[in-house]
Parts: sequence; C-alpha cells; structure tokens
Amino acid sequence: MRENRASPTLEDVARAAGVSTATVSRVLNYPDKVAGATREKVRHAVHELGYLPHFGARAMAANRTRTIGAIIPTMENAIFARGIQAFQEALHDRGYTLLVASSSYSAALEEEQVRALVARGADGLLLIGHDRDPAVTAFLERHRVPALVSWSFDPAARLPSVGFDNIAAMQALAREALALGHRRLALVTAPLAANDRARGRVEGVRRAMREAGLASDALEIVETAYGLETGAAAFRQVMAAPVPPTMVFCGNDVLAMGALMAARAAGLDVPGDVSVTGFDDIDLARVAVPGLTTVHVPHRLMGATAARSIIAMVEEDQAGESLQLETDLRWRDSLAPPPTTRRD
Amino acid sequence: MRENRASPTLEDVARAAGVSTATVSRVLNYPDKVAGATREKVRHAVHELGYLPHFGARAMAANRTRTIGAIIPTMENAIFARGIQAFQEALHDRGYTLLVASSSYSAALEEEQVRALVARGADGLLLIGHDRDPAVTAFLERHRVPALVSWSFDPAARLPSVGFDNIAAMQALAREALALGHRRLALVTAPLAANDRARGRVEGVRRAMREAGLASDALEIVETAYGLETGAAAFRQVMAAPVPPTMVFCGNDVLAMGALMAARAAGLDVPGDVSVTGFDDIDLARVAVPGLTTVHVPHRLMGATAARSIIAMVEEDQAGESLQLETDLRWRDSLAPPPTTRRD
DNA sequence: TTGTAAGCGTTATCAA
DNA sequence: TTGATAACGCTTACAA
Repeated sequence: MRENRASPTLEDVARAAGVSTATVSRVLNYPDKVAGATREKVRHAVHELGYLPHFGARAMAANRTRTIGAIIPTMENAIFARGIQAFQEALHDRGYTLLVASSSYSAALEEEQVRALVARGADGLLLIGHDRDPAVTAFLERHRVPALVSWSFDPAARLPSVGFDNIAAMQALAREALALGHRRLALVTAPLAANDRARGRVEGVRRAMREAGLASDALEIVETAYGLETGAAAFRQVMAAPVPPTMVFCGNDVLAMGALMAARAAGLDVPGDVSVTGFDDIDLARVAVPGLTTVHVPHRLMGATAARSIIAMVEEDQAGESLQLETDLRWRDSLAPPPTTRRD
Repeated sequence: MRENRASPTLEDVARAAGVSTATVSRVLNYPDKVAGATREKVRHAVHELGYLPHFGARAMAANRTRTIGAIIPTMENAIFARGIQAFQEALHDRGYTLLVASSSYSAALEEEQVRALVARGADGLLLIGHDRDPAVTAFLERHRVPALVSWSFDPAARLPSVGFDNIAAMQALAREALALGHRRLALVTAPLAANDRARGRVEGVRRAMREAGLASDALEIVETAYGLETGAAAFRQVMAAPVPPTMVFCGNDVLAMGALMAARAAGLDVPGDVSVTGFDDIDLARVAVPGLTTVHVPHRLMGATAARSIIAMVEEDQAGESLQLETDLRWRDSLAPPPTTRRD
C-alpha cells in the first residue's frame, strides 16, 4: 500500500538534487544563502518533481504561516466585499495569504471561527467591529495572535482599529436631512446587539436631532436582519405609522435598496413623498432609481491600510496603532426636502 | 525565552489529566474508545487549559484536514456569493471547513490558488467551469486531490460537474426574444477566452438564431471585463452602431445592470426603445428599474448538491458523478417586443 | 557553503 | 482500556 507516494517531499527533492534536505529548505526560504549552482540544481529538481511544500509541516516547524485570517459578518453581500478584496490584494503583495470566514452576524459563530483560524495557524486576525465577548480577546492573547478591528474606529477599545467614526458619519448625514426640514424621522437598522457600527449610526442620528433641539427619542427605530426583503418589510412597517415619517435613514445600502423597492411597490415617490438614505456606498447605490444618497466609506483604502497595520503587528510584534479614516456624503437623488403639503 | 509557552499542547493536556497523549488524542477523535471517567478527566483538562489542536500537526499526522477548497473568479460580486454560501453551509453540516480563494478570472492565478489550497491540505476542490490548462488537472491527479466543477455542466469533460447547461439556458431565453419579434440582436459578455460558461451563453443565442432562420454571425458581440461601468460602456458601444440593436443580451446580471444604467443615462427607454436581459438572477435583478428579465440559476441548490458530491468523492474515493440542474426564465420588465415604428 | 540532527504537535500501531 | 513510540515533512541551530 502507498507505494506510489502521492506528493514528493523535501527528501525526494534532496535526493534528486544530490543535496541535503537542509539545503533544499534553504533554497526555498533563503535563496541567497545557497551557492548559485546548488540553487539551480535544487530548483530544477523541485520543478521536475512538481514539489509542493507541505503547509502543515512547515507551520509546525516554523511556527508561522504567513497567513492572516479575517472574519466578516457575511460574504453574501457587497458591504464587505470591496474592502476585503483590497485587504487581500495588499496582503498578497506582501507575501501573505488571506483566509476568510463568515460569522453570519452571530457572536457564537464568530468565536468558533476565531478558534478555527487560530488552529489553522493564522499569524494575525482581522475582525469587524469592537463588540465581542472579552473571552475572545483573552483567547487571542493567550495564543499570542494579534488582532485588528476594522469597519469601526475607537481608540479607547481593547483592540487597535482601522476604520471610521460611525457616529460622526451618520450625524453628518442626519444634519443635512434636518437642514432640509425633515422632522419626522425613522431609522431601519441591522440588529443593534453586538454591533457597535449599527449602534453608532443610530447614535449619530440622535445627536443630530439633539443639536437641532429635537427629542431624540422621537426617532422611530426598526431593527431587522440584513437583506433586501427585510429592508422592504421594515420600511413598510415604518410607513404604516399613523403619522408616517418623511425621512427614513437606513443603516446600510442594502436595507435602503429594500426600502426603495417597497416604496416603489407602494406607489410612494422617493424623494417626493419620503426621503431614504443608505450607508456604505456600494455599487448598488448608483444603480438605484432614484440614485441613493448615502455615506461613502473608503473601503479599498481601509482594506489596504488594515493590511499594512496587521502585518506590522505580526512581523514587528508591534502593539498596533489605531487609524481613523474619513467618510463623506454622496449626494444623489433619494434625499430631498419633505413634502410641503400638509395633508392632515 | 519562550518560557511561557503560548499554546498548550496535547502533552500539556495529558500531563494535566494524568494520562498519555494517546489517550487525549483518542478522547478528541474517538471518544467512545475511552472509558467514561477518563474521558471526563481529559475533557476537563482540555477545557481548563483552553487547549486547541494544532491544525498543521494534525494534518501531518492524519494526512487529512476535513477542508475543502473553492476557487471562484471573484468575491467582489453577487454571482458566486449565494451558491458558495450554500456550499459552505452544507460542508459545515458535515463537519468540513471551506477555504475560499479567488482567481480574478485569471487562469494563471487560478493555478496558483490550486497549488496554495492543495499545499494547505485541502481534501478536495471546487472549481468554476471546465476551461483550464490540463496541467492543473494533472497536478490534482498527481496529488490525489479530487476536484469538482460547478456553474457549468458537461458530462464529457475531464472533471465531474454539478451545474447547468449554459447553452440551453441562454437558447431558451433567446427563443423568447426572437418570438417577440427581435431581429437585430447584440450581446455583451465577459471575455470568452477560458470561460466556457460565457461561450456557452453566446452559443445559446446563436443556436436560437439559426433555429429562426437567421444568420448567427449577424449577432453583434462585445466582450468586456466584469463590472457595472464596463457593462455600461459595452452597452453604449453596441448602441452606437449605425443600425442599433433592439435587443441586448447580457452574459450576466451585473453587466445587464450596467446596460440599464447606461440606457437611462442616454435617455433610452427599456424595454420601449431596446430590450435588455441578464443571466443569473441575483438580487439586483429584482431591484432594477425596470425589473430585469433574466435566467434564474438555482444557486443554493447547486451549492448544496456540489457539497454532497465533493464529500462523496473525498470520503468514498468515488469517481464523482455529474449532475445537471435546471434553470428557468424569470420574466420581469426589461424584455418586450421591439419598437414597431420604422425610423429609417 | 553545506550537512547533521533535533525538534514541532499530532495520529496510529502495537503491546501491555 | 491505556501507554510507548514511530512516523508525518519541514525548519534551524550547530558543526563541519
């Protein structure tokens, strides 16, 4: 059995090249520590045999994998796709491989994924948002795996972060809406528990309301799972109020697209009858009819910056420095002054 | 240095529990081969120490990882997201972990990713489409890693596949367009090289044209990279012809959304002035204005079926059986009869 | 510049 | 039911 070894090993290569395994390993890892002729001989043998280093063996011997893990709430939508893509491109440029796992917005699943990625030898981890069981951070510390938070910025948090200020970003948007004259406000958001980004965005609207002298608890809030249909349903719910809002903030662009869908289906004109805004500025926002006014997040920059940061943490055993990025408003067509006609 | 060992090992657990490492390993892998009391002692120690098996060591000793790799052209869009999500859920249910890599629609990168995943110990691989360098298949054979193709079905291909017939699916759509009276047809597609799905869809339109007695080389084709903007540009190009088409097929929904965007920007009514169709039926297709008529692909079913199939290949050393899934037309608003007015 | 050999943390075979 | 112990494939002192 097993006469036909499936994959050649270092030893096979060494034998073929007539050198020791140490030399082959050196050629693979520190080419210039080996004489030119030897190097070529070895490379030839490697190629000839179709040799592939065994990752597990390497991880065990070297105790590092040049692998970074990332755990995002979901792969199924565009919100994280662009940033993660940039993250992975930047990692790749530095010779690192990205392993992506998704938590389905579940704290328990996130914890499981953290363990899975650490077990797989991730040298460092990228996590989304600051909200999580301290046990997770403790686990990471115990295993000496550096972690960086993104999509959220909080210099006071336990883990370093590369992200933006969700409160300020939403507050800026809400200020504009208030300046246009909106007074009856509603907000559709992802579930707030264990989601500091979502809570930050709510807080942003509230602060803008207080600034404008409004009672911030007058804000009608509907929490719902991520999705087009759920966004549509939440919008319907919010508009079913005896005195419906003239302005519906959505915690992200996908929920906002759902709201736009529901509005059209209900024969409501956006922004004539009601204004709708999103958050993220994903591709969809431009395709929407009407164009979706939203908060632009510099996803690609964020991903690239996060990559640089986590690599520094891994390689230089650095504490990890927090970095704040700026967001800005993208005016399109879905936000306008409220209807002037008093119907009641 | 390194006095404080970072992660506890099997040996630490064994010592804490007062048993041998073999027993700890048994508790972890074959719990019922160990006496109840011993088992509990060990489990307690595992928990106490926060022990986590070292993946690399395990891979090396057991020569399997319960990991499946998947290489998709891109993570940045929705086309693969849903299917892959279903794939991973099904794998998870069976105790497997999914590793996703993306090839950016590049054959060379795909090859690199295949090697990376095999090096990481993937027990099996999911690939998209049948087009690839035979060297890749040879490599997989040499390393004894079973692979399954999805998003395309071809019982004659070298690798087994779980997917649908791209030709027939597009042909069915094109038949409808022809039945509505369209005669000047154009098609916007992803680059055809190394993409059997895209080529199949073109062929589908051509066959329908021939069936209808049309010269199939009258089909105007524009190849372009994946994206909203590129789809828009390709649409503009196609419509700039001296005699513009009344019908623009798009090879996927994202290109179609780009076309819709461009049409709106150009003041063209869809489907009044020109009909547009997509392929895939991603979420966007429903949000589009007008609603996008497209080919529905059973992504979730495909992912789940592929998972079952690849696991069978891995566990039972099975050859892998090919399975064809059905697609169907989703009528929405972007396809209608051509304008009746003769302008020329 | 190259080779020898000792780990790295598991699993699995064989004995007890 | 449990324990020794030999792999597994690689990296890296240390020696030559």
